[in-house]
Amino acid sequence: MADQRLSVECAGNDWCSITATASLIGKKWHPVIIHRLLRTNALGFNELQEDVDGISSKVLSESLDDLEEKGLVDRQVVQDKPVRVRYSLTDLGESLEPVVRSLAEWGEQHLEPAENLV
Amino acid sequence: MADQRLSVECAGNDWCSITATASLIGKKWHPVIIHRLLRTNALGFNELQEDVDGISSKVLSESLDDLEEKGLVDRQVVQDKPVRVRYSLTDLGESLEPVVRSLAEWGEQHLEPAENLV
DNA sequence: CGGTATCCTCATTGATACTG
DNA sequence: CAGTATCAATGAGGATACCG
Repeated sequence: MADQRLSVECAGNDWCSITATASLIGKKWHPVIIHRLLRTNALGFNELQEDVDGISSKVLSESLDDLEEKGLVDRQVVQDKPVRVRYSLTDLGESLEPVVRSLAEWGEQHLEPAENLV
Repeated sequence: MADQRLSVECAGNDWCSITATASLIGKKWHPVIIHRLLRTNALGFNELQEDVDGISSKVLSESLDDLEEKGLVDRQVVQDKPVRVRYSLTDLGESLEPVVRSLAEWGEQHLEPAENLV
C-alpha cells in the first residue's frame, strides 16, 4: 500500500511539500490524465487520448513517460497481433485520488465554462 | 461567501473542471503563494518573497498580478511614506484551502526531500 | 519597501507527418 | 493501435539591475 516515498527536489533552500507535489503533478495534463485513470483504470493509448480531449499524441506520450518514470502510472504491454497497451495507476498514483478529487470539486463549485462560440 | 463563478476556457471541446482549475492555479508558484497566504493572510511583497523561498521578485510580481486578475488575491495599498502593500486572499482564494491542503498533505505523506548536497 | 525593465535560456506545446 | 520524428512558436522562469 503505497508506502514508498519518492525523493523530490525543491526550488529554494527549504523543502516544501506543495512545491514538491506540484513538481510531480503540476504539468499541464497530469491531473487530467490521472483523473481519467482513476475513473476508468487500465486504458489504451488512444482511449486515453480521447478521454483527455485536446491533448496531442505527442504530449500524451511524453506525459505518460513522465508519470511512469515517477512511479504514478503503470504501463503493461498486452501482446496481441497489433500491440496492445494498458495504462493504469500504481498504488502511489491511486493515492492521489483525494488531491485530484479536490481539484475537480473546486472547479465544479467555483468555475463555469466560458462561452467562446457564437 | 465566494459564490461568484469564474468563466474559464478549456482546451479541447469538452469543459473539464480539472483542466479549468489547473488553468487557474497550475502555474509553478501559485499553489505555494496561496498556501502562504492561507497560513498568514495579509503579507507584504518582500515578506511573501521570503516565505515562498526561491522565487524572484519578477516572477512573484507576475504571479500576483495573475492571481489578482483571476480574483483569487486581493492587493491593498496601505499608504504610508514608503509605499506599503498588503496581499491577502479573496473569498474565492480562501475557498482553495482544501485543495492546497490536500496537495500539502499528499506531499508530506508520500514524498521526502532529496539529498542534493554532500 | 515594492516593485519594473531587460535579456536570455530552457521547457512545453502544437501541428503535422510517419511507422511497425 | 501505439506511438515517434520534426519543427516552429510560445512562454514561463532566472539573473541582474534599477527606480520611486
